[in-house]
Amino acid sequence: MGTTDLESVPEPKYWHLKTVLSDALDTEFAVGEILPNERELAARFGVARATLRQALEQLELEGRLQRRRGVGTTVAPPRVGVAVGDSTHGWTDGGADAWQSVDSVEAVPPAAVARLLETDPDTPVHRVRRTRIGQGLPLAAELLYVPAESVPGLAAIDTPSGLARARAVLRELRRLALEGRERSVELGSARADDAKELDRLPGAPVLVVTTRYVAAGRTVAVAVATYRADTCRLTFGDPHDSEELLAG
Amino acid sequence: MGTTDLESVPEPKYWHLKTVLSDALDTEFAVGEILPNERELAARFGVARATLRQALEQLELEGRLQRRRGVGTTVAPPRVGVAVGDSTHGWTDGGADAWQSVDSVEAVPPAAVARLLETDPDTPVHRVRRTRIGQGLPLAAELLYVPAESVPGLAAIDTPSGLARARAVLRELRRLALEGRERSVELGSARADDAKELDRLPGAPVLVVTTRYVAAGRTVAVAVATYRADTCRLTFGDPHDSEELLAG
DNA sequence: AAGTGGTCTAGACCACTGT
DNA sequence: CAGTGGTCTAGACCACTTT
Repeated sequence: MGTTDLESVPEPKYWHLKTVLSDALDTEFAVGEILPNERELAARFGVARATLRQALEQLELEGRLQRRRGVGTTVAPPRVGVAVGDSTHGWTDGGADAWQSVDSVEAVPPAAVARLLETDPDTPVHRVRRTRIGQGLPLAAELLYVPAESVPGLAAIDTPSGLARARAVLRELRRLALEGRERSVELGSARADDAKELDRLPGAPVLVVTTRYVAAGRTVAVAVATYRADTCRLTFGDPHDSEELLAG
Repeated sequence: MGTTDLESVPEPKYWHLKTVLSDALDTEFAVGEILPNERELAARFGVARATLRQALEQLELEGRLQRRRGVGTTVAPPRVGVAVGDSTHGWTDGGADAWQSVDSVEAVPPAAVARLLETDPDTPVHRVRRTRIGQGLPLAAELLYVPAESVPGLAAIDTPSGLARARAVLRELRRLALEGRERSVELGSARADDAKELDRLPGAPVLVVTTRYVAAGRTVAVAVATYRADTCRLTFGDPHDSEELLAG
């Protein structure tokens, strides 16, 4: 006796560190408070900075921390509940849902999108860029792909691109009677352009919501929205109890 | 003239590396194929192993690669589409949906769950553990929290815990007429127990789906399901076109 | 035993933010 | 400008799987 083999399953240091920090965040820090810098924290816990960073990365992934280069690491507020599945409003822009059009161009969609649209992979379609704002911060960046056949009314409009064009595309879309939509959510990492829109570094983890809009038995549009995974909690179904009400 | 300042926005090495590897995966490798090991890849690209690993981590996060200690790095198959929003079946166990009960105990729920259940934070509730299998691999691990008031019929059953108890709880739940449910999806990292169930290391990225089941105006149960973020694409809405049909 | 990915170190320099 | 987090290196050892 005397020798305890409790160490038979040695927990990685960064994992243990994460637990310790997580508890400290609950008890000793307030939302928005700035933590000591990484070099000092590493010294305090007696680990290399890289190991400390591994723990911080996990906590940031879980939405507990927010790190900004040149500024510091702060305690993050609870994640924002963002309604995604609300079927009452479809293409609304501005207003309560806070989608904001940015611009529109004609572009060849990614192969995966072309497959959903059932269009030729090399044929350009309308591509509308939108941003979603909530609580003052950018939540999501979206690219909406619309084949020309879906919005025949556009042929009469001469704005070639830009914000006016984006609004024109959405206006035409709203005329369609939607039969339904189909959504999927997966993990991704922010492309350079989305990252800029979301005020994050490229590669930041995002929740990619792909929506297929169906009208008259056809896929009339496909939206690919990337939500900041660190700050967003996507909510589906009856939104009667979600945080959206508070933001009103 | 002569000096080009194209380097004014120097891309990080690991980011560029990720792009190169991603293209190589598309063109030079087949699903399931084993990549050269990390030390060799690093040498081949002239970077430190840590930098190479940063690129691999991103690709794994995006579901392009699968890494297993002691084995190697393989090219991952496309993500599995997993239906989550299907409201036709609720508590089904086994069968087409492939939920499989593991066991059940009485336990105090996490604070966040207690808040949803509107129960006292210190009062234990039934906790059923289930696993979801698809294409031969574990997709999700779930903890279903059920207050005793929701399943009064259980008082007459004497199995204290285990698989039999889990099935008994589900049987009682199926008697309830569900009014609706409310779901949210967010990014998390696998706790040690879930990680084991999912055949991943602790801290692996997961999609956490929290479901609140409502019957007779009350929250009768809360499920917290953690899906492997690397292999799963969660689908919502009409599942008529999802991959589930192929798996039948 | 050999080979793989996972963890950890100690240090360096860079990019960005504030003052 | 000083201070922050972000990137990168070269090396070591560990845990795990397969042979």
